[in-house]
Amino acid sequence: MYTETAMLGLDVPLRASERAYRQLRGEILNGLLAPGAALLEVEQAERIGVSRTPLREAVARLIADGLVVGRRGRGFEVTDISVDSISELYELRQALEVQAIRLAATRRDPAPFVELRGAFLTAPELLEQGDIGVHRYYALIDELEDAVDAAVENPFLVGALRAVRTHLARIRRLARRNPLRLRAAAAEHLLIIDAIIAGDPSLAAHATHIHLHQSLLSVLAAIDEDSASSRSATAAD
Amino acid sequence: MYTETAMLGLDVPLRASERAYRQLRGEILNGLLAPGAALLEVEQAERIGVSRTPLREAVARLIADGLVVGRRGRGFEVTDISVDSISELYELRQALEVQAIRLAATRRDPAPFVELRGAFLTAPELLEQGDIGVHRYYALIDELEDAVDAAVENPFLVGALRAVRTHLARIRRLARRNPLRLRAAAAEHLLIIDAIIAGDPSLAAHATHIHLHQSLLSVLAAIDEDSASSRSATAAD
DNA sequence: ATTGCGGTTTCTGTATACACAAGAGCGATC
DNA sequence: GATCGCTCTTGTGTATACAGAAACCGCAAT
Repeated sequence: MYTETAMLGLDVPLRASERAYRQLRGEILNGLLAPGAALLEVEQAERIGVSRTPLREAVARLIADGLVVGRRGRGFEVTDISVDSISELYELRQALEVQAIRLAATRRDPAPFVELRGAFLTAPELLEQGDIGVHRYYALIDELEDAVDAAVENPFLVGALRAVRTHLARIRRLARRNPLRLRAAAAEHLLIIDAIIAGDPSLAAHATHIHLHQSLLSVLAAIDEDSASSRSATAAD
Repeated sequence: MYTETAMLGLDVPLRASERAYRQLRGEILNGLLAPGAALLEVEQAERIGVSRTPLREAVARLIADGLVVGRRGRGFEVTDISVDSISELYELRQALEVQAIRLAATRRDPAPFVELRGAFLTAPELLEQGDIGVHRYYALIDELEDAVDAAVENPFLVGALRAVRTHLARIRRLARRNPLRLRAAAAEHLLIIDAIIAGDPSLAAHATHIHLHQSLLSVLAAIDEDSASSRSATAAD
């Protein structure tokens, strides 16, 4: 909505409030600002190098995103993530993604999905290639999400999905990835893509339902393991 | 999230930004600020009686709510409501309410719903009593929504629903109410309540699906009529 | 008549100053 | 020794001042 200049990394002088928002958001999502961390206006403002006014605006947006909550007397803090909240988020995610996929299967232009299908077919090989492959696999998922968003053509629904994905990004950090799960997830995605291409909303919806069910199980298991033994290889999408 | 003092209309000195937010939000929802209306900071600030800083915060929250959009160069304007956007909103609403009702039917404490059932049984009589009755009927719907929210126990889902209801409030203003539709809607609500009491998520979900389908049809028909003949009695929930 | 250019004005974006409220620390008193 | 109260610090809430940018108006030229 603000500057539409930000295409292609063109570093046009961004507004201070926008800079502050992006930086704080990024730091929260990648865990640099841990859940429960206090955000003092003056402190953060001078750290980022803006004055309090734009910083306040940034924090207001983060509150609207649900990444930050105001606490009673003093200041704000980063929202924390409980196991309960993960299940709750997935209940919302389930509703939104199933609806989105259903609509995408109804309205889609098949072309981008056919292309994605080809890419997802190579996923198993991709996942053999270590971190770089995994990274490219995640990029594929992003492309799939974008294609679905475009096919859905519903700003309200897409907006709600974006909000959910913001929180998902934080959750993924909690659970390290599990190669086995990623392989299975790729197969699930393929089924969803096929259903979209076939224009079968019902199949697409059910496949999505199952995919998210497995995804949640995997995340919860990963967190369980992580809190039991201090570190182990686990999973997300 | 801010002051939790605002119970029971206790007019504790509210923060200026909160006052501005509530006033602007109210004026947008009840149509006093029409879609497309321009919001100039200085103008609005002095009208409401706050300075630009808290007003800016209020506008930022309205943007997050989707009630206001920033326009390229100059200022902000109230979001407009197209017929397309109504259908889109209902696609989101469908997903959220069906999920919420499903969860409510699973988790509910039956007591409040049994009570609501009694109230909804009297709806047909209530709707005979003119405006005051209709008003009380709408209050019943609010109570139902609150009961569902409480039963769902999912902040993410409830938060998304609240956002949708905000937009619905504006849409209801577009279409005047139709007594016949209200009577039918009451029956649909009763079915949903029964399903929740019975603890039958699937029945509750399908009943909700149908209810929203009818509701959308009614709203769209009402708007059609309104734009054809300049005024006529029409419908919402 | 239409279009391009420039001055002017108005509005936003940001910084900063001030007031008030909440908390913490310290001291005095029981 | 513990508890209550006071003060002092710190941080938010709000107002305002200043700078930069974008739109509007008028004028002129084609």
